[in-house]
Amino acid sequence: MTASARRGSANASHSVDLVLFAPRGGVLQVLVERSGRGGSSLPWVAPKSGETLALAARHLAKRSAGAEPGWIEQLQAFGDQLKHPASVAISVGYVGVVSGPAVEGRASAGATWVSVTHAGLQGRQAAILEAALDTMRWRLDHAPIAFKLLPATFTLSELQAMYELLLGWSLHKASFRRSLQAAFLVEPTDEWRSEGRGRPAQLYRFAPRKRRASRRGVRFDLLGH
Amino acid sequence: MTASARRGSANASHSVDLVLFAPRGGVLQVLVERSGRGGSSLPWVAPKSGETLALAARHLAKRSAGAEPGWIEQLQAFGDQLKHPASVAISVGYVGVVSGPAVEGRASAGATWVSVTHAGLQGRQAAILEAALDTMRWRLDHAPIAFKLLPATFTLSELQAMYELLLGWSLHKASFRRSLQAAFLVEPTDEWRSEGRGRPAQLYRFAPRKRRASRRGVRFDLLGH
DNA sequence: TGACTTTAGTTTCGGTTGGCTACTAATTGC
DNA sequence: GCAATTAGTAGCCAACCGAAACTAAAGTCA
Repeated sequence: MTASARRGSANASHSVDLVLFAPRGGVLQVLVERSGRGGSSLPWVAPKSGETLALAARHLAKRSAGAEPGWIEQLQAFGDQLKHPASVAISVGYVGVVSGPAVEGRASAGATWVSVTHAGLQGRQAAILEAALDTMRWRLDHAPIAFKLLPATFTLSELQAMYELLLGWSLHKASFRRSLQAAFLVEPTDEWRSEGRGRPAQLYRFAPRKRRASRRGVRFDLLGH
Repeated sequence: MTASARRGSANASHSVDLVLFAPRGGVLQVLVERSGRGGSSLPWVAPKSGETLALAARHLAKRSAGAEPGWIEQLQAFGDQLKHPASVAISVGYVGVVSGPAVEGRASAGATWVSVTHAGLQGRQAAILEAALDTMRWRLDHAPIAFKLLPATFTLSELQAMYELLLGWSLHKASFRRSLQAAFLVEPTDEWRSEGRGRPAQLYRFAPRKRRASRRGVRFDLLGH
């Protein structure tokens, strides 16, 4: 099966382009496909007629990474930068995260995990990657992305490290735990894990409890020009 | 010129659909086009080949509302709900706001301003309207949307009323002004306006000054499952 | 054994934020 | 003058948040 056949009709009107992030080796990596002459491209597909965008993106994730994404969400439609691997008018960007055994080793045929800072994308797909990073970091406050990247039970240090890896900056330990406790997001198990040297860490599980939605005021401080 | 000719090729692959909000008569209204049998639809267009999405959306806004939008932004691509006035596979949603003389009276031919709660949209366009409201309210913290809907000078009560209208709930006066002051977003003019009864209000102008971007921690309280 | 290192987890302090009540100020209407 | 109305401010208090300093439990090594 050729790549173009796998991707659907060659002259499709639009594509679904996927930015898939994974924590690998302590850094955030993104899945790219190596094309000729050292270039890279994001995995993309031309959806079959009748196939929804969301479903096409999930199938693409499964096929290119070998695992179901723990979280996936649409970004936007991109059409203002003309340069794209497919000759389509617009590309619908998706961003997702994946972890687990399937992404630990080398990626499957044609696909490679690379650092987000060295993806080597061009044109429209470079814009999609940038938007994906922004959106994923925004959504960290609103969707349990970090939790979906961890096993069912985890230590709070592991959780914090995951947030720091995704955000790209470090967090304060005491504040992190205090906020976590106040939000009733996790509950402790009675297990502890000893990881070489240092005091053993208690294991927690993700167990969010209902909270009242409070209507905040306006955050002018975020209105950066 | 017929509607379909104005909109481009009849069998286009995608459309640009616009949700345009305006403050009218103290409530938030949205611009719809009356179609047959009492139904409504959002203004939409099939972009010409080579025309960027953003430009197509701006042209559509100008044509349907008669004024440049003070703010406009892309939402997403919508393709999962099949029902749409045009037989296109996907529709790229845009949201914008507009105010001023052009929107004070009745809208131009075929278009009507209606309350957002009684838009009467169906299928895909109902989903676009819902996303537009959400996104516009989210962006209030990050883009000077409310300011773009006011004249160059305005009272702080007018500004607060605009935020309340857009948000759909009321804010606390003292907190509102305190946040505003802390953010260095406005500066007072030496003019005052007497509006019938009550103490005259000082006029302000939008004059944002640079602020340092602080790296916040994680807001777990927003992670509402 | 006992000091040192390493990692986990808590406590305390102080500054900032933000909602609330209550106040003062200036104008119109009667 | 006095009530009503709108603008604008002051002070209190609870929540939040970053930093530093602390305790706790393990391993390492002389």
